[in-house]
Amino acid sequence: MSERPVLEDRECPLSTTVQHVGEWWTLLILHDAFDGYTRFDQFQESLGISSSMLTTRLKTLVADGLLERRPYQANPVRHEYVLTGLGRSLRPVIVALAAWGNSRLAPEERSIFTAGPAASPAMRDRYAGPGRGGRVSG
Amino acid sequence: MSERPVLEDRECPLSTTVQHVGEWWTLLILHDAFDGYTRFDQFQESLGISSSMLTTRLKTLVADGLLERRPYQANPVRHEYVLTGLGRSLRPVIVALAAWGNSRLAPEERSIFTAGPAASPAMRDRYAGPGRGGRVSG
DNA sequence: CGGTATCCCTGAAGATACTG
DNA sequence: CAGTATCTTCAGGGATACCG
Repeated sequence: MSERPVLEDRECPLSTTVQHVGEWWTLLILHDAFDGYTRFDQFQESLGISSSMLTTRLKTLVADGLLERRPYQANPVRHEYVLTGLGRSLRPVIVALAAWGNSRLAPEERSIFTAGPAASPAMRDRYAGPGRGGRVSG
Repeated sequence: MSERPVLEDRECPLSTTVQHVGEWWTLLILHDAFDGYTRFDQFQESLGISSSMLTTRLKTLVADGLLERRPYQANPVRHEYVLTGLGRSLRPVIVALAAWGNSRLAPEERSIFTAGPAASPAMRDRYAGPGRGGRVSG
C-alpha cells in the first residue's frame, strides 16, 4: 500500500481498514503492542525497524487514534505507546491475519497469536522486515 | 506495503500474510472474487483499477496460488480468474478486515461483507482506489 | 535513551499506447 | 475485449546524522 489516498474513512469497509493498517509496519507494531510492548526501543528492538520509520508509524498510529502516547516519566520526559480502545478493536483483524499466515508456516515455525504479554519474542527476532527501499550496499 | 522482501514464507505469521495480501489492490480483487467476479473487465470496472496494475496484481495472485487462471473460451482465447482453495481460505481474513472497517463507517454506508455473488457492487462504485502514484494532472 | 530531520532508492500505481 | 510494455510520479522505507 503506498498511500492514504483521497477518501478519508468512508466508502468500502475493506479499503477503510487497509487505509489504517495497510502499511507494512503498522500491523507489526500493533502486534507488539498487543504483546505488551509500549516503549520506543522495545518496538525497535523487536522489529528491527529504523528509528525514523518507527517515528513515522507511531505518529500515524497516534493520529489515527489506535495508539495513545503518554508520558510515563519526567526528566527526561519519556513516553509510552499504549493501545486505545479503537486499537484494541483491531485484535480480531490481527488474529485473522496471523492465523492465515500461521497455517502456511511449517509446524515448527508456528506460534498462533496469543496476545499475552511477550508471547514469543523469539519469533520476531528472525524477522527481516519489509522491503527496505534504501540502498542495498552503501 | 512496498515490496515482497527477503523472506519468502517463513518467519512471522503476520508478515507472511501481509506479503501475500499486503498490496492495496490485492484484497480488493480477492473481495471481488468472493463476490463471484471472474473476468478481467469485471474487476476493472468494479475497482477502477488501471489495466496494467490489474494485470500485475492478477499475475501475482496466480503466482501465489490464490487465484487460478483458466480459459473459458477459445477464439479468441479468454480467461477467467477463480479462487483456489488457498484463496478461499483467506475469506476469514477479508471478513475480519471488512468488519473492522464497517464498524468505522456511518450506518448508511455499512454493508457487511456477504460473499454472496455480487453482494453489493454499488458500494464499490464510489471507491477512489489506492494512492495513485501517477501524475495528478497530466 | 528517545526520538527528529535529511537523503536517496525502490516499488506501487496511474496514464498511455500498443498488440492479438 | 484482454491484456502487455513503457514511462512517470509518489510515498514507504533504510541509512545516517543529529538533537534533548
